[in-house]
Amino acid sequence: MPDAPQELDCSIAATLEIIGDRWSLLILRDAFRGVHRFSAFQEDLGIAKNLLSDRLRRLVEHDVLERVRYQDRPVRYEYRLTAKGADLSPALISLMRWGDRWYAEGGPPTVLIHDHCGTPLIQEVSCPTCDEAVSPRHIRSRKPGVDV
Amino acid sequence: MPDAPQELDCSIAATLEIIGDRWSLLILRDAFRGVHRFSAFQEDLGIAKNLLSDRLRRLVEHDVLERVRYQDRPVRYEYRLTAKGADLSPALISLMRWGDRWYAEGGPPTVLIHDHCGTPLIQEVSCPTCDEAVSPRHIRSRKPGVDV
DNA sequence: CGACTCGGTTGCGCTTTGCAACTGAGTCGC
DNA sequence: GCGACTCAGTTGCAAAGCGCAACCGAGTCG
Repeated sequence: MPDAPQELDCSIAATLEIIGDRWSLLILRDAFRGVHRFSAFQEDLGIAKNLLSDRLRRLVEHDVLERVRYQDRPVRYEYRLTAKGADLSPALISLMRWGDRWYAEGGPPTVLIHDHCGTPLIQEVSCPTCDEAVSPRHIRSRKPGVDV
Repeated sequence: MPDAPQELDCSIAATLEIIGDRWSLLILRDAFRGVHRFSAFQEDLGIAKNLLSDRLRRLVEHDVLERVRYQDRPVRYEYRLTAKGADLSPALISLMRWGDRWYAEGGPPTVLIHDHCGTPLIQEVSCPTCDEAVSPRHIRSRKPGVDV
């Protein structure tokens, strides 16, 4: 895997250069769930320790996780989401929703709810002008500066 | 890579078993952009032909793409998104948005617009009860059947 | 008939992954 | 103060996956 996103004209490719391997997104999913320590990631995911070590280092280098000292004697560190890492939550939600829709039998394994009212949440693409949800068939893409 | 999503209590893991390798999401991104033929994928992505062949076969097996005959003499096939594949668009949009936010200098390389009015679109998590967008800090998750 | 196109497959070396064993700093029980 | 234990890793090695290049097969074009 390359070390950093190159000059790419595609943000999807740039993103995948950082979290587009078999483990990184699962590590981040665990971090969202409240898993923070090396041994906890390792036990929960069943990932090899050397790979976990490598992936955590990568994610810290790219400022997606931060390594935080949580104990002094002995010195021990844990891994917590940065703002940049937390900003991946829509991506994880999207992937979860797709799995829910196409693979979960008998309802999704996990439901996201609004902490204020307990309502199950929905994720959608919406148009601020028309003030409505937009289905994929009505989405076009455009390169800025290029008229279509 | 395993062949099919196992019985997992996590839809993210289930999803990643299908599209969680280095190339699949890039292939699908291209498919959304209108790339459909083997040689076009190969040229656009720079992927090795044997891997492209393997990934396309996998995606067809999992009903994310379908193999469509587009010519009879000689018989040739192309690859098009199924409904299931098209339903990955929110995930690709989320990943794109993250790359835009954290890696694009001078604005995102690509903007999504509403085909009716040309307005740039936004993706958000919203609460149908409160009728408002919900920020990640106000999202809780819950396992169905488990009271929290 | 030979060159070309498209959609692959095959073979081979190199990198990445996965497993297991080991390390090192420090704590706990006795 | 000695052995067992915890946590966070590192190291070594075999196996799997990846990337490149060469080749194949069906059909078209000149």
